[in-house]
Amino acid sequence: MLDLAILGILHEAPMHGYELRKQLALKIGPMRAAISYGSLYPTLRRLQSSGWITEAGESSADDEAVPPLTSRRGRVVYKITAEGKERFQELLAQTGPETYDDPGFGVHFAFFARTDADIRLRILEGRRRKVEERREGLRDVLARAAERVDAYTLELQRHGLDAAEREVRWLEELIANERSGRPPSQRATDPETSAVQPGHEEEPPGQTPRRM
Amino acid sequence: MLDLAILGILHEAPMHGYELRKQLALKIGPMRAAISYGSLYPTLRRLQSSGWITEAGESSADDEAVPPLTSRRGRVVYKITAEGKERFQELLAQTGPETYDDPGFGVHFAFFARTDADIRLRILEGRRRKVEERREGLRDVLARAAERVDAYTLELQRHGLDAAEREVRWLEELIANERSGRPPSQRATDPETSAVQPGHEEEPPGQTPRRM
DNA sequence: CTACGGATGTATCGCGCCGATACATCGGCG
DNA sequence: CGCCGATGTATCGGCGCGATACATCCGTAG
Repeated sequence: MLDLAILGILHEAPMHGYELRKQLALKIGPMRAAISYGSLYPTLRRLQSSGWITEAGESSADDEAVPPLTSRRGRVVYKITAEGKERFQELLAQTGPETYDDPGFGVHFAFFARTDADIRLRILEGRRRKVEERREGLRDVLARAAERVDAYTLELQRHGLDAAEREVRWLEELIANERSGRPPSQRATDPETSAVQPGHEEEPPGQTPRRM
Repeated sequence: MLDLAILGILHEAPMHGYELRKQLALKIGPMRAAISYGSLYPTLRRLQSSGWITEAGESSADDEAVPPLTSRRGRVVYKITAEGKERFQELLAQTGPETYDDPGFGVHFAFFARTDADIRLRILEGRRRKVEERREGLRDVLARAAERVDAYTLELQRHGLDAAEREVRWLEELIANERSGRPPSQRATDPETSAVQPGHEEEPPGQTPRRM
């Protein structure tokens, strides 16, 4: 999972660890908290020993011969290899585990711009299936347990159900967009510029206008 | 984190591992996927060796003397100890780490019925602070990066922001309810389900009815 | 002018939790 | 009668986290 994210970032530009982490936070930040160095550096080493990435020494060739007084540790710039790019495509196509709170989905989605259309669709539908299952589970629990559990637990389940329903709707929208072969949303952050391509058939119910 | 959840469930009734896991899924399911046995059993052992729980042998006293042919492994029923109850209260009061995707919050919330009012408030406000920080971060990114990243990444960030805004509003509501000293939600998703009797200790009735 | 703190930068250690896997029993249904 | 799914306990490898350590650079407050 981290492998995919790192290869994806390095696919855009060579980078050293610290910068890599910041880019990672921007890319997958919406789904996962920033990854820790305790994962990053070991993973980088693993990727390197697998041959997916290499060190692209950043030395400006003037003081590298001096392993100086305090064991100087210059920044280490990594770049992706050809095998790494293959590996990246391979990882892109793999669906994560069957659990609901799979952070892998967010990472996959973040790299959709570099993913084939059919794979995009497969990932989105897989995710939808999972969230739907979860939604159904929560509905059952809520319907059956309304009398047996305390009000706080109930409220938590209600909130979870709401989030699940909302995500399913979001996914439906994205899937519909994918099927009609156009990039995701000319949607606007400011409400008045929302020119969302009128004159398209189907989608009578949808069109959740992204407002609060 | 699992410690808290397990102690909380066992606080209600003695139970064996398999059943425990199912109850756990009902309780904290809305926030986390079902926990795995690879966590559950080692944790149970740890809790036991710490003295928070004990084995309450389930044998109906008729065939326990026969360690029979195939090394029979009867179900092991655990129950919470007095020290375990103290530990539970101690864990309840602790705020989790400062990261956004802290699953600890959900677990804490699930046991709010057994949590002191001031602690409830502290947990809710802590959570709100975290989600607000995340929300601000995403707003900045979205405002600044609208031109620089691809449409998919943008969409992901938008969805994350939406979820964060929604959770903040949810938390505001809960906090307001807490402050006015009444249990969460006499809310009616369906009008007829309003007879939710929490039936728990304390909580003097202020009962100024309020809808969400 | 200096020292102080904050950003940049690399790295390790312990451990919580996950997913896969193994193995055993029991009840029901074809 | 035999198969299968639910019940039930358990281990193993490994990923990722949080804490921690340490070193450099730079702006600025004293």
